[in-house]
Amino acid sequence: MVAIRLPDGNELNFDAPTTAAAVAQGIGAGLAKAALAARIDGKLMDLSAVIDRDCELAIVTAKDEEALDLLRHDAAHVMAQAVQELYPGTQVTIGPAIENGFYYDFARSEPFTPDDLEEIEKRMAEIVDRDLPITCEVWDRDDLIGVFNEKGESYKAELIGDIPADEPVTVYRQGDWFDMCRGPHLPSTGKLGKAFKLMKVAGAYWRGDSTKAMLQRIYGTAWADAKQLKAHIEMLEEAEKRDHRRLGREMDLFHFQEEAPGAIFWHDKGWRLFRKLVDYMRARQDLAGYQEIATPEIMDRSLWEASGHWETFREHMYTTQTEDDRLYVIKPMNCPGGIQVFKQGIKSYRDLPLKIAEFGKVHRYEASGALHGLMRVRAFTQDDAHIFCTHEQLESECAKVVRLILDIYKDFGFEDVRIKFSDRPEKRIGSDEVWDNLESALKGALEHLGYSYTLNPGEGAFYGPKLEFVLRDAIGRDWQCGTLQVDMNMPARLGATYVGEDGERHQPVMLHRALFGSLERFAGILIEHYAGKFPLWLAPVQAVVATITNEADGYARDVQERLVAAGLRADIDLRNEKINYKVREHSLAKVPLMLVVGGREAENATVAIRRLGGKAQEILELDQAIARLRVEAAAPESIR
RNA sequence: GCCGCAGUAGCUCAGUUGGUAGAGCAGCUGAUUUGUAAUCAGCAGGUCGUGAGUUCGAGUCUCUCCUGCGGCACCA
Repeated sequence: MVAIRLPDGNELNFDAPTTAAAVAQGIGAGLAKAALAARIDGKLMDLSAVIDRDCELAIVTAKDEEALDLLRHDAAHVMAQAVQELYPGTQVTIGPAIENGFYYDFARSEPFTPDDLEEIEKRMAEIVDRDLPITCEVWDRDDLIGVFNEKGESYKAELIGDIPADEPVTVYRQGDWFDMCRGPHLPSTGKLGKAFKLMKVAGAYWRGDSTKAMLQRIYGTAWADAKQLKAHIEMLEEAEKRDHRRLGREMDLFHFQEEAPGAIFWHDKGWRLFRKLVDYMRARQDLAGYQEIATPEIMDRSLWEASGHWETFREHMYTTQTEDDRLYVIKPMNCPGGIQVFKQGIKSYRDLPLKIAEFGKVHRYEASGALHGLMRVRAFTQDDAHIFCTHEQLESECAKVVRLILDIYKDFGFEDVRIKFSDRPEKRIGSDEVWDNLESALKGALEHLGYSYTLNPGEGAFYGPKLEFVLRDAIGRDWQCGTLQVDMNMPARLGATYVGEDGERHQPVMLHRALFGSLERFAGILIEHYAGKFPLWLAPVQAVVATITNEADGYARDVQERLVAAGLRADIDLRNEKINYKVREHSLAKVPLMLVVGGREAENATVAIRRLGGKAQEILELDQAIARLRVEAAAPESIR
């Protein structure tokens, strides 16, 4: 007797074990046709899975969110089958569903070309048309290893070894093609549909290990229907238009050139944005009780040996040798400098917590392949700070930083910030007790504030756990921005102490934190986030005064002067061009405000305001306009 | 760093089987004085990323290096 409860509360009873497929059939032919998988006691299973005990069952159809993952995983299998049909001798390795799609890693000596992708896509469609049933088989692991070895599938054979001994090894078969896979899968290849597209080929290391073989990864996107696929492709096209590298050129914000790979040439307009970000952060930090310092760009190698960075990151450091044979390090981080400031004079427990900030430009010789526009560079500016405090103050100081970061992101419209918590790594220093303390302080800060986070086990720094605050770019790539790290190491290595209540010297806990993280990266994210259409307070050029004929030139100059005097960043366009031309040009340049002046405005001391993206104009008296724009252009409330 | 792809005028791109570089926009000059997303005409602009090789001849073929792009690895 098997009792199956359905989501609507009904209970079905069976005398003998059954399958989800049979249950669906029993409920109705329509459901049986639409059924893709089953959720049995919360676990996603094949439709054909045998049900031999009481359970809760939900039939999964294309309408369910989770169906998409199944479908994408199937797409990966179908692609692998297509590839092996077309290119015999190609080995399959792993191929999971991922956000928006799937990939599969192949081992093949010939590279896949864009033409190959088209062929593979066609063959995938054929396999869908064949509507091959997808069936699951449980295998003996040694038998399966034998089969894979015989087929020359050494990667697959290697994978089997990693499956825990008590877990069954399952194989999914579609036609005469099969793959070792945990499943679940759709009932047949026909259910996949054709709303998929192969996107790109890329290299990927076997098992994500750079010492192992380089495989070829084919990425695809897959959706429930053609409409979703089209929407996704359109989203990517839109995202490309707001790529910060493209907007950086189009809006004359910055450039790169060969002589300085990974280093930015900021142009006037881009630098205005950068300066605005610094101004903003400085104001926030002033309000939050931080000091601000500046430390040397280059310091003797010995300091970096003492801090431990020399040993760990030597190959990523820029150095410079002087005539006197001293080797200096161009700073890759600010903490050793910050600690030198802390160490001046004797610090008392009464001085703690001491918050020392620095807008520090650092240089790191990053791997060439890592460079990416403003997001990953070799020279960047951190809005860095080091908070020296006692163990007792640790959690509340962490909480203050977390609150500050999220509050700051809100001023830029980022509400959906992901927080990652990285705990103790294998290779670490310090006792487990200290780690317990540090981790619980960090976690406690998050939990008391009610923020959710994801865990990155073992990803902490060797000296302490860390939080990372992750923002997304226009095409869904994640970039780490803010960070908060707890450090018991550096103060000890560099000899930072304070005198406690007991008159003894103690070692402070040191928090490393950056809120924007890298100003360059944050600027890049903002460019994409706003698609170049910055809010008024951030816009490099806030307004352009444009004339209709040169009869209004004199008045236009007055208007611009008044705007500038009111603190607005205003340009003027006196060129002998039609107003249509000027409107178009400044609109494309994404200037938020155009103040159009012609004979009428000059005569009446008014301006015609046109807002970016708007059609209508608004005629205002000049005084009134300036008063209003001044208010509109004000920085966020938080720093007023 | 690794795998793959790319580099032609400031930008976007064209350039047939190797025969000695072209367009649009931008720029400059002139005309036009214009009312909310491109006024017209003319001019100028490139040792085709770098270095080598093959060839009678290379933007086109081969190799080196540089830079970029897409991933992977890395990210104190």
